[in-house]
Amino acid sequence: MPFAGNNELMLRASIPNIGDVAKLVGVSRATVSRAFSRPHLIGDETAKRVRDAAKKIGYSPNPIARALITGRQGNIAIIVSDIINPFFPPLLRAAQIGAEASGLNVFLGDCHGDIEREKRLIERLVMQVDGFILASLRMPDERIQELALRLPVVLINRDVPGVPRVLIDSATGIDAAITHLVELRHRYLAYLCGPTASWSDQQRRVAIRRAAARYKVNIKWIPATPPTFDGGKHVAQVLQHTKATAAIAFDDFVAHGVLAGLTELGVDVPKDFSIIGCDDVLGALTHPALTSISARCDEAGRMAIDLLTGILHTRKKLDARCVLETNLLVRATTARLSKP
Amino acid sequence: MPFAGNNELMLRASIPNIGDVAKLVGVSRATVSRAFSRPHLIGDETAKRVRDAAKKIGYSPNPIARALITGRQGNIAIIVSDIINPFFPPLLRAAQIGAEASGLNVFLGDCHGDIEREKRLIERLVMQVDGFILASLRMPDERIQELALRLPVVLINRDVPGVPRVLIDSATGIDAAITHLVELRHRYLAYLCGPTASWSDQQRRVAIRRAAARYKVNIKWIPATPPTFDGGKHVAQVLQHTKATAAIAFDDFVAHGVLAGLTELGVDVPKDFSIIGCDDVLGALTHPALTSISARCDEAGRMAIDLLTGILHTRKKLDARCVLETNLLVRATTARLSKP
DNA sequence: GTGAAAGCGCTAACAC
DNA sequence: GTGTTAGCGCTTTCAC
Repeated sequence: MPFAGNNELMLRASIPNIGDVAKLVGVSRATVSRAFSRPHLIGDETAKRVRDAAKKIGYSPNPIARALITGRQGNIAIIVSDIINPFFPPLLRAAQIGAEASGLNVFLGDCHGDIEREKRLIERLVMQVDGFILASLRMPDERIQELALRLPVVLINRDVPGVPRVLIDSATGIDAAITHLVELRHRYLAYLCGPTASWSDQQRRVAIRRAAARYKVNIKWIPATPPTFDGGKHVAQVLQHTKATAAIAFDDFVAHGVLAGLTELGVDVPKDFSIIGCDDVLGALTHPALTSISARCDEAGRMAIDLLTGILHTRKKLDARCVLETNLLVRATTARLSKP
Repeated sequence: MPFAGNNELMLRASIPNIGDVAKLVGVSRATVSRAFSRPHLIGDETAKRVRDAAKKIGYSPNPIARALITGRQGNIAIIVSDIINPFFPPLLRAAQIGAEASGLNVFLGDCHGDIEREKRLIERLVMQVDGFILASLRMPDERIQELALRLPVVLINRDVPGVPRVLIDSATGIDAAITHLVELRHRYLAYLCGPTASWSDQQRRVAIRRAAARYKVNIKWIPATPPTFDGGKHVAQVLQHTKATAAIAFDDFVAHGVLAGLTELGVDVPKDFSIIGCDDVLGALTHPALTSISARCDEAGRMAIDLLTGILHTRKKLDARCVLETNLLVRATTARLSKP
């Protein structure tokens, strides 16, 4: 009976350890250890006997004790700025699949945009992990560089020199979006900006400015505050007093907000107004389906974990800067301008 | 210079340990230990000197070494069936906030609906955590009970006797939904079923059957396969050949699929057909805003972590069964039936 | 190829 | 109050 009392949980004490296996097989604890960590150092026959005995009594090496001596934890942490943002779950999934393949467990940290929380979570986890993936964090560059001195760090959507990073390049998608709108005869566009602290938003502004100059189209910059559905809805009214006939929104939520706001004001999307979102997090899951700039968030997660496991494996610093292109997914919220 | 070479990462060896602090302050290592784990056992003055010295050289107790001896890890794991489902991120956030308040770090496990993966993730984490939160997992009851014998487990949306669990009760929301539809004069309804293995879907069927009987309305059961946007879109055609004038969908994605499908077929929602979703994961973020049964996923996460920390703290088994009610959020996809 | 012994960094009895 | 001692479970020289 594994209970101390009917009310108590099973004792940890009943978990077999390396000594139990050693005794059972009649070898030393060192041999059992080697059977699990470096089996090639011992005889095949011995290895098999050890493994059999271990399975029989339900032994597996205690990762804590192992970590204490090796300094390797077999864990990594992924810290994300805001797990509610649908951008991150696919990234987390992809990263976790990669981590599992390398025998790593993953700690999760969600900061909901709070820099203090970012620092706190990292500090609490730093002793228990072999490395970090930091996705869209806002803490200062210096803090990140400091951390990267202590252990391997891979950044997502943050461009700190010297720290390996995977960046989602808005430019390619933005170019495609503006080309698309120009082909549909739009000449007056609006960009509904996100938070100025956002790396992604900065990238997009640059890309939009450049593309707009090339096509000689007019851009009106309108902040979507807050950068949410409601913020977007509010922007719809502002848009009415501009010459803009199409808008690119900071993200898909803002885009849907504008869509809803415009519809309420009697503007027909896409006949009278075209809307393009960013990140493509809602996919074709809504009606009308949103034309959006796809952000490959799962691929970002996959690349980040590959980078990190690579560093962990080679134990070499690395200054990779991986750029993922974005592309435009044309769906149902963009159309040729009807009135001239 | 903290580098072995320009290419190497900083050595772990440079991290100060309890002995360094002890030497600096001129006390024993036990005293330093007590200063951090049970400061009330030593003099205020000593405690302060230790803390100051620790801060000065950047010492903090190594959680690994601590865990090895105490058996407490300061970590928990949350395993979810499918992190892409927007139901889970708010739950994860709420749980993590609670965990942090109790000084616990959280491991994340995502299974994307694969039972083998559920087992594997749990097995890999079991030695490193003080407890588990299992959200919507599908592994057999016996496995869960076995695990619950080894360490504290809290379930979400899974009703295994003897294991503390928080259940989201569809019945209240379903009742409200059907009442709402009946008031809008609908008499022929459809339920677009989800996967039969889903606990939530089973609950909903029962609740719908009961509410339908009470109001003497007719229910047509139509499986949404797959239970996705596309599955829902496909169901739209099926619906046309039934007498149903309103549908409750397994989740918001299916609901939006039906909405899109119906719209394409020229059916006006909500004028000619009403649609209600489940889980309210898209919120009012779409247009038209979806009437949905709200699932309180964040509250489920909060309750689960409260339950778990409670057990961890008291070290007593507990057979709590917390039921969270759901409620109907009426938005823009339901309306009074126009034609008789 | 295998064993003996030392020790990773910490806490928990037990002395004083 | 504080120090001494003995491990937690494991890996890793260094012998043999």
